[in-house]
Amino acid sequence: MVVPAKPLGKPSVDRRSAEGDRLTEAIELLFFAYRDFISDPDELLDEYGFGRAHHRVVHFVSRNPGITVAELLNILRITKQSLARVLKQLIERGFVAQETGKQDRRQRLLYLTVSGRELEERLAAPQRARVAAALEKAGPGAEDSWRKVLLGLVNDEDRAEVEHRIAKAPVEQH
Amino acid sequence: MVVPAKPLGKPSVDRRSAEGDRLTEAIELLFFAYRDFISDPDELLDEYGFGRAHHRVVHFVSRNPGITVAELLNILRITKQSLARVLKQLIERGFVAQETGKQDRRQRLLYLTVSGRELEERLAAPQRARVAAALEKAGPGAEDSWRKVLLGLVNDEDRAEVEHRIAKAPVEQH
DNA sequence: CATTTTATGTCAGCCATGTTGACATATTTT
DNA sequence: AAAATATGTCAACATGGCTGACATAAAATG
Repeated sequence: MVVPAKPLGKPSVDRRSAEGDRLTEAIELLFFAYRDFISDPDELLDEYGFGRAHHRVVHFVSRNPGITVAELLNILRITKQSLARVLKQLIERGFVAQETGKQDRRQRLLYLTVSGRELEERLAAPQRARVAAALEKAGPGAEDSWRKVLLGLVNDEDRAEVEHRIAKAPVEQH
Repeated sequence: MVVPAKPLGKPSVDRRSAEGDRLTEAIELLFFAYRDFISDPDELLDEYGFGRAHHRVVHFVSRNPGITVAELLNILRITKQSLARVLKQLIERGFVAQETGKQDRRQRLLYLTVSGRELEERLAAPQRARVAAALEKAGPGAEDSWRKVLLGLVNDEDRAEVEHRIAKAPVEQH
């Protein structure tokens, strides 16, 4: 019985190879990590009657004070209507404030109020602690690898923009 | 004016420190990476009229042929009803097959059919390619760090189980 | 200055997928 | 024989995606 020779060259991305299996495992790990990573804020959001969508808005407004609605839409990749729904609630309940743009008065610049900043802090704290613990356990160099890999997962077209948003992204290797 | 001395000791996880900011960035990167990582299969799922919930079921049944409904519920952390809905569709449309357990005839063991394996392969291929590219770009050692950090993000109570599911998890350091 | 484009808001309605709680059936365990 | 377990199912509800249409104000353009 003739066993076909395994072709040489670039390692395959096929799961029938050991290489592919390792990738499948790496993918599966991302599922489990994300599942638990998200669980911390979820409980807290419940207390406020908010959901993950609110969390995302609060996070990005916190990170980009004065962000416009259009920019937020581009980050979240959801529709105007989906954003409007949660944004309206956050504004009504006093977590987010709007200001008319100075140069362009059509724009609504978004900011967190004091309550908004407090909410953001409460949401972020457990996630920061979780990530800090995971990075420390993974040893030195893990943070840099982590950043590089995550940045590499982003769509090519969007990478420059994401790098810009993330101030301290690792230097790209050529 | 007296500026309070910064307390020494463990690096803070507070974002007002540089340490906290780096963590916030690392967290934000996870959002962007996950956003794009999920986008590949989403398009394909649309063609089948399926959603992400179907994808998860197909993935875990593929990785664990003969898995029981109870095990699947424990992995996905959703309710019986939520699972039943998508599982029913996958079975009706011939992507998943059920078998009565041999030892325990109450159990329904789940398997992918030939079509199911084909669907799984089509869904997984772009994600494997994306992860492979990201890991390669991040350089040697990135894969091990990646696994360690992700595993570290998992809830303490669940880590052993996840390690067991992921065959080649990195060795824990003491 | 008149027109067009842009940024935003809003309405109505649909769909996927999460939730709860109750209950039924078959099978295994005690 | 009774209790516990694995699964399936029903009704009902909430969140947060989506589409498409339309309105307003302000800016940009010819």
